[in-house]
Amino acid sequence: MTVSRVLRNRGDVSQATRERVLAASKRLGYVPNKIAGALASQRVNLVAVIIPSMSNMVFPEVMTGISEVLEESPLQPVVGITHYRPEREERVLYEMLSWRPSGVIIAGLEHSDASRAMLENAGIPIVEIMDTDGTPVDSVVGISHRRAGKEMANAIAAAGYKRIAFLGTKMPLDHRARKRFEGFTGALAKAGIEMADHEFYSGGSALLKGREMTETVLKRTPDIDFLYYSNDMIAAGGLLYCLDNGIAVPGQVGLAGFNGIELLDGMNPKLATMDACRREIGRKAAEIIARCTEAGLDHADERIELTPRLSIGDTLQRG
Amino acid sequence: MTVSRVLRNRGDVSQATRERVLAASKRLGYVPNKIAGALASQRVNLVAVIIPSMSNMVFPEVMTGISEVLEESPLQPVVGITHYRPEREERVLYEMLSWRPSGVIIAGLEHSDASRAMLENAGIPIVEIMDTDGTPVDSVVGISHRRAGKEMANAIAAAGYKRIAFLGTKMPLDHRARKRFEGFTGALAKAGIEMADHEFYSGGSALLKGREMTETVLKRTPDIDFLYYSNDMIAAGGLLYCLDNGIAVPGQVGLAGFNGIELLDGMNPKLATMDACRREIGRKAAEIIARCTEAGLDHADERIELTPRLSIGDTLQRG
DNA sequence: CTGAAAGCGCTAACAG
DNA sequence: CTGTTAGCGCTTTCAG
Repeated sequence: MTVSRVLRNRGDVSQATRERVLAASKRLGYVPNKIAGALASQRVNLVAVIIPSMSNMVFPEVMTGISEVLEESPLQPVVGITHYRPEREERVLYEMLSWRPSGVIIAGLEHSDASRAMLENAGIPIVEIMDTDGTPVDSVVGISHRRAGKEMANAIAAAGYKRIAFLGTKMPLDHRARKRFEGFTGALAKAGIEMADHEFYSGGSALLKGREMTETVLKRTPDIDFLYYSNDMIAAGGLLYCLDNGIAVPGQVGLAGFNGIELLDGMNPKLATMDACRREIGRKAAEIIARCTEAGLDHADERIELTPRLSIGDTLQRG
Repeated sequence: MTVSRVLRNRGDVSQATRERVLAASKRLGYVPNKIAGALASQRVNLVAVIIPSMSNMVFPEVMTGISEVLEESPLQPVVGITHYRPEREERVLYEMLSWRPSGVIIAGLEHSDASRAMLENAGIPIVEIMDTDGTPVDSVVGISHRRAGKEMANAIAAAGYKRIAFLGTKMPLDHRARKRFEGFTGALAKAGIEMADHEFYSGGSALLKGREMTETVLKRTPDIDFLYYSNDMIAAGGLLYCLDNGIAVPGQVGLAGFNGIELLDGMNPKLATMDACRREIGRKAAEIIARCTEAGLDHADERIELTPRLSIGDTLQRG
């Protein structure tokens, strides 16, 4: 009826009626039922955002980017967490799709067959984010982690380091860390350098793990001259360990992390890292969905590869 | 029809039919439409979670707690971000309520009149979290920030510090930081100590801001012997500043933060802080909603006040 | 155990 | 400009 029209600012309604309706709806504390609305109109202003985790600093920033652009549109993000587990991704995706969202933003290019099938058949724009090394269902925005690993390796080799260790997460399910590792070792090999040591962890406080792993590696392989970490948080832990134990940085060992988290800005010396463009990725992904929704398109087929900036900081240069 | 019954495991269906339906639904990649389902059944397995921010380490952990318990139930969290702005809270709440969720978990006790009215009339369980200093709409789970400030002040005074400064966020909209500040100054006053200096910031990298504010305060009031920060991140920045500048901690100045973030575990010396029970708050809040939903109740009227634990660390004791 | 029928609260299209 | 009508795709109830 008319009420619906005024509440949605659609169609022609006289000023008088509009005011009467608005007043009544306010007085009664009326909140429209979007469920019914969505069912009738076949339109839902929700964007499904599916990410592995919320607790490691990287995805909250992606979310910030997404929110920033969606706030300018009628769309709303709804997030689901997979804990890096494909079976959870499948379930979360299924749940989300059953609400018929306007689009999906999902981390990574690796999905189970069932997930992939759902994405392909959803009939809405899909943006896979973070990673560009692979084949997307529809659109993709991210960086090449293989290239990121490679470039870091080249920078380290160019600085003259020779005895290099890798410290990171156990990677069976973190494909992006794995790709960085692969790119890294590959480039080192090309430079004629073999990795001198490596250490992996899972779970626990990253800062603390960084300390522990660093200690382990430096005790096991004392002639190490560079430590490359799979993320900034463990790198920061490693840096603190070195400082506490009188290990000269970067004189005796150099360090580098990955992500470019804000946390590092306040540290001294400043850690070398590579910016993962997290917020920008979120923004671009949201923009694709917003554009499709506005235009009524069910896919965009865009491919945006961002370039991570290497930040030398104070820890990637011979003292 | 029958299909609906098997997909929901309800009612009696013969094994044969069940299998036939399951096979067909899988083959066709059928994803049920929850919108229609929700409209028909008047039941929605969504829990609205409304928080101010996702980027400061505290709310992600609350979310972790919420997710942990909701994962064991049919309920799903849907989060909305307010950026500490009441008008955004209002809008987000309105949007969320229009999806008729099974419950609301919302940060803080301070809401606009309109928001409060919506919460009161929603007819679903509401849990206000983080803070217990005030009057909840329905249930509340959190800590008393006023008391947290007070207890920290007492611990500092008991340790013999006399020239105390407060460093924190600008607080017009962060009611919890404000309450801690009030409790803190109140208790100091009772101990006959007047605050020696204070400094506020807004925005930017917390770690970096912590450094800057610490420098400002120590230069302006050189005889300061204790720095109390409104959160751990700026406290960590302050600690790093002291270490870099040869200021003995806790010999020359003591430091304390607030939140008990995991980040501190890896630092050395270990910062004094007070655990805000973030994950536990999330868990308890989710449990209340889950319980109500299961029992079909539309409110719980529970009040859970957690006790923050003071962690002395290495920075709250005369050297 | 299975089918048929009546809505859920809205939107969209059409008449007045 | 405003009222009426027919669904949206399910769940629920009631008969077979």
